Amino acid sequence: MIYSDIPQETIRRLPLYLRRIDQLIKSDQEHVSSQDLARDLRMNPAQIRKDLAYFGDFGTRGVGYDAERLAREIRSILNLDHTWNMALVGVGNIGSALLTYPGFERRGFKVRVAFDKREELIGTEVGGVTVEDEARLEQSVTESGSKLGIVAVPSHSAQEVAQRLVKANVKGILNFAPTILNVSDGVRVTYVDITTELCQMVYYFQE
Amino acid sequence: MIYSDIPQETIRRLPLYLRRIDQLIKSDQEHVSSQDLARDLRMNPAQIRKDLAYFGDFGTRGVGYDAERLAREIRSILNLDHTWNMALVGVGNIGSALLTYPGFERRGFKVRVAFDKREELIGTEVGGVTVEDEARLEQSVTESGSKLGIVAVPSHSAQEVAQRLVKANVKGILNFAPTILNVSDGVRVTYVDITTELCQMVYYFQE
DNA sequence: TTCTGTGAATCACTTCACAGCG
DNA sequence: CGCTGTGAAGTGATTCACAGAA
Repeated sequence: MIYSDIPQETIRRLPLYLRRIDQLIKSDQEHVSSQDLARDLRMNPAQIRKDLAYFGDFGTRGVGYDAERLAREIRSILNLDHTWNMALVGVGNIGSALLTYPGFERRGFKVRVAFDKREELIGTEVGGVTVEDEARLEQSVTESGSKLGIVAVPSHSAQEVAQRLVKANVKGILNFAPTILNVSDGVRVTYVDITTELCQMVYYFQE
Repeated sequence: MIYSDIPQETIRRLPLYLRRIDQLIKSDQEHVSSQDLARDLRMNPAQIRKDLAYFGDFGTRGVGYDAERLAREIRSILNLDHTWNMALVGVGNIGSALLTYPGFERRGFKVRVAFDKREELIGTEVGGVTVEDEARLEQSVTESGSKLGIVAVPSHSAQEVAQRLVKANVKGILNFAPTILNVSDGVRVTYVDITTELCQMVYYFQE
C-alpha cells in the first residue's frame, strides 16, 4: 500500500498512538476513542481522527476504534509487520547500551551485527551479538540483510562509517554522533543528540 | 533578557547552529555566513538569517557573522553561559551510558547525583558519580541544586520518579521511558524514544 | 559587489465545527 | 445520543524577493 500526501507530523505521531493503544490492549480495553488517546497523549482529538483518517475509515461512529484492529492497521502502515535487522557500529558506552536495550525487540527491531575497530572488543559478546572487526563492515552488513544502521562512533569517524553502511545497502541510519551526515538521496538519517535537546530545554528556563 | 514570540522551531535549531559554529571556530574560520551554515546543515539560508534576527542584528552586510561573537550570542540566548546540574535516576544500561558520556560537559551539563533502588548498585561509582539510594532522592536532588532530571528507569516507575524529581525542584525532565509523564505546569518534559524514531524511519522504506 | 534583515507570499499543519452514521 | 470523518478556517513556520548597509 502506497500512501501519498501524508504530513510528516502524522507519521511522527503514529508510533505514539500505537504505543498507547498497545498499553490499553494489555489492560483489556476493547475500544479506543480519539478522546481516550487525546487525553492520554495530551493532544487534540481532532488531530488523532484526522491522522488516522488519512489511511482509511478504521473507526465506528458512536463507538470509537477497535483497539486490536487499529493497532494492526498502524503496524501495517508503519511497516512494522516484519522484523527489521540492524547493524551497529561503535560498541562504546552508547553502543553497548543499545545492544542490551530490550525495547527494540518489542517492535521488531533486532541488532544482528555489531562492529568496532578496537582490538580488545573484537570477538567479545555484548547483548547476544559478537562484536566483529570494523574492517568486515561492508561484507558482514550486506550478508546480514540489515537495512538499518546505527552510528555510535566518535564524530570524526561518523561520516566514513555512514558511507560504508550505505555501500552495504543500508536504507536508513540512526546517528548518535553530533554531526550532520552526507549520504546519497534515498537514504534517511535520523539524529539523536541529547545535548541538543538539553540546550533547547534550558532556553525555556529563563524566568 | 526575555524574548517573546520566538518560534519553537527556531529554538530547536539554535543548538545546531551553535554546534556547527563551534566546529568552524575550531578550524579557525573567523566569519560565518548564513550560506555557510545553510550548506553545512542542509537548510535554507533565509531561515537561518530570520532565526538569528529575532534576537538582534548580529551580522555585517556583505561579510556575514563574526563567528566568536555569534557563538557567544547563541550561548547567551540559550542560557548556556553557566553550568546546569543534573540528577539521574536509574543506573541501568542507559543510565550508565549517560554517566560516562563526555558530550554533556562541553555544553555545561553535569550529572551531579545519581540514584538507583538496586542494593548492589548503591555506593558504586559510575563516571565519577557515586550512586545513591533512591530513597534519598528528594533530599539529595534539592541539595545538589539540580534543575534538570533524567528519568532512566523502567516505564512502570517513570511517573513516580518524575513526580519526586518535581518535588525536588527540578524544572525540566529528560525522559527515556516510553511513557507520557504527567507533571505540573511549568515543568518541561523532553522525550527520548529511539524505538519511536525507528518506527518513523521504516515507514518511509516502502517502495 | 556581497551578504544581512525583513515584509509579503506561500506552504504545512492544527483546530473548529458540524454533517453523517451506528 | 456519541463519536467518527472532514471541509473550512485559523495558526504557525518557511521561503521568496528585495531593499539597504558595508
